[in-house]
Amino acid sequence: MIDKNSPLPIYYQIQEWIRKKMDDGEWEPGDMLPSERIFAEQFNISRMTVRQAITELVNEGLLRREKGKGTFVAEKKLEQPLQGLTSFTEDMKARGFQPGNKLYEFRVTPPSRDVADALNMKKTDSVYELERVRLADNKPMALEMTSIHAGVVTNLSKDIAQSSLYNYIEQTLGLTIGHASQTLESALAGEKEAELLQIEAGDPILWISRKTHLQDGTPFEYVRSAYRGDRYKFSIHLPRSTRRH
Amino acid sequence: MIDKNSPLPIYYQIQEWIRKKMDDGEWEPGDMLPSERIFAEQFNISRMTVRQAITELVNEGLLRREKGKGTFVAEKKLEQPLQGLTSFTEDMKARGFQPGNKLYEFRVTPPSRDVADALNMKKTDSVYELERVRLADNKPMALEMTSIHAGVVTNLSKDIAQSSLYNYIEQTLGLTIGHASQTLESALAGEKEAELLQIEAGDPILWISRKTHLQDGTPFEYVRSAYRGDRYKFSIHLPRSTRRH
DNA sequence: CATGTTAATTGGTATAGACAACTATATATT
DNA sequence: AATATATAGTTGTCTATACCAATTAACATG
Repeated sequence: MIDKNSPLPIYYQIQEWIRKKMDDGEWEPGDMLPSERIFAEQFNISRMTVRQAITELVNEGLLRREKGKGTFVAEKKLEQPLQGLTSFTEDMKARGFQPGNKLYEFRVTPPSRDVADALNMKKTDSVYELERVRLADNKPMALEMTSIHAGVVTNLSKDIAQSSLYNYIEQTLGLTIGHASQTLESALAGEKEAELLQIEAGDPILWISRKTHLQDGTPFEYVRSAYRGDRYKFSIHLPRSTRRH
Repeated sequence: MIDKNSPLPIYYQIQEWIRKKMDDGEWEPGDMLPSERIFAEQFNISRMTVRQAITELVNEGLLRREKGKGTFVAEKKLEQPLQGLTSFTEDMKARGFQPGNKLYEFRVTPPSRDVADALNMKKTDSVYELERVRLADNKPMALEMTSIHAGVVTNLSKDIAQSSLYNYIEQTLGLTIGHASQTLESALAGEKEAELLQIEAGDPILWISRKTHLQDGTPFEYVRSAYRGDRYKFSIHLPRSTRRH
């Protein structure tokens, strides 16, 4: 069950084991887990290692600890957890839609004022830009404009940019992706959006922009998306606050 | 500096000490912290305790670890961090607005279908309901409808509901607040919203609903807000993903 | 000068144990 | 019957130590 000689850390193996119990429905929300000591004894590992595994799951909101009582399976989160970065494809699958993609523009160009600002670059630098319509069950869901810092993400091809950008950055370029920040706002569709999304000008649009950084803080991607207001809800889960007031 | 006999845990004292260094600007983004071993030696505590302190700050996104290199102060987050629960008041202050509040309805009533669903209650139970216009610099920013489970949050007064609900729940009732989930969507203002927000029907509105739970998962609060699309942007920070794909 | 090697330093993982603080239950005591 | 009191079980905090893996800089070698 647990392989001490595996290259995978023991605490990670424990995490997966616990996750599986929950995914399989063997452990249900409200159930109490075996105590940490029993865990440690059963797997013949240290209690601190058990704690490390459990602590991460608590931070993700999957488990809940109560001093003096025990550790419990948390109530199920509603809709999409959507903490952490999720791609449009994953997002749509989680919502039960068939994701699709219609690229109508791919170019290398100097950045516009907004993009240069967001990606912290000079006007003489270059960005890769993609424009596409995102589909859900073959009907337009969003219009998406992506700008990628060409000085950071080098030798990018159209195919890779479309399908596996993050993989390329981490696996091929050996960079590590860090945090992202998103802003959402409500607006009305203009002529361009209306046409591409097959709605009427004046219909509601949810604008989502995302800026993604490397681990060292360098911004490398800026995405502006216009989602159809009648088809899309954005969900977010806020874990209990650990901050002081 | 660190008091081993304090009722506050040592790891917490270390956290505060580090936070202060950053707040004071003594440590700036990109700076490297003393190594964990040096920390431990300096404060005469165990390295594992230092790690506990640092790990939480890393999870909050304030620090960044790199194996073999060190631990660094993370780049500053942009705009509102807004992870964790933030009140309208705090939100507006952070944006440089003067927050205001015009309550025009406070009642105890059986829940509507939607509210009963959201708060997981019977139609014969009771909820406290508040309706108010939220102001920023004395101009309407949002319309807010709050429903509070009267069986969980007992003996609520109009004043408390308006000003310090969360404090009341935790301090007076002795309950612990847990996670919340929010959804955002774009829509057009109807007659009612238009009038109260001093905009035109058909103008863009950002609908935000929040459901807040106790630590044991019981939902106790359901809030639906209509924000003026021309005045409000919602920002969110996504820490690096710890999830598998 | 370029290249490979070594050593030192860093965070990552794991151990075995200790005591504190909190909770629930059983057991006396009044 | 109600109320203390012990006690066993839980998570929370902390120690001291060990070895692993990644990075960096100094050094030796070609």
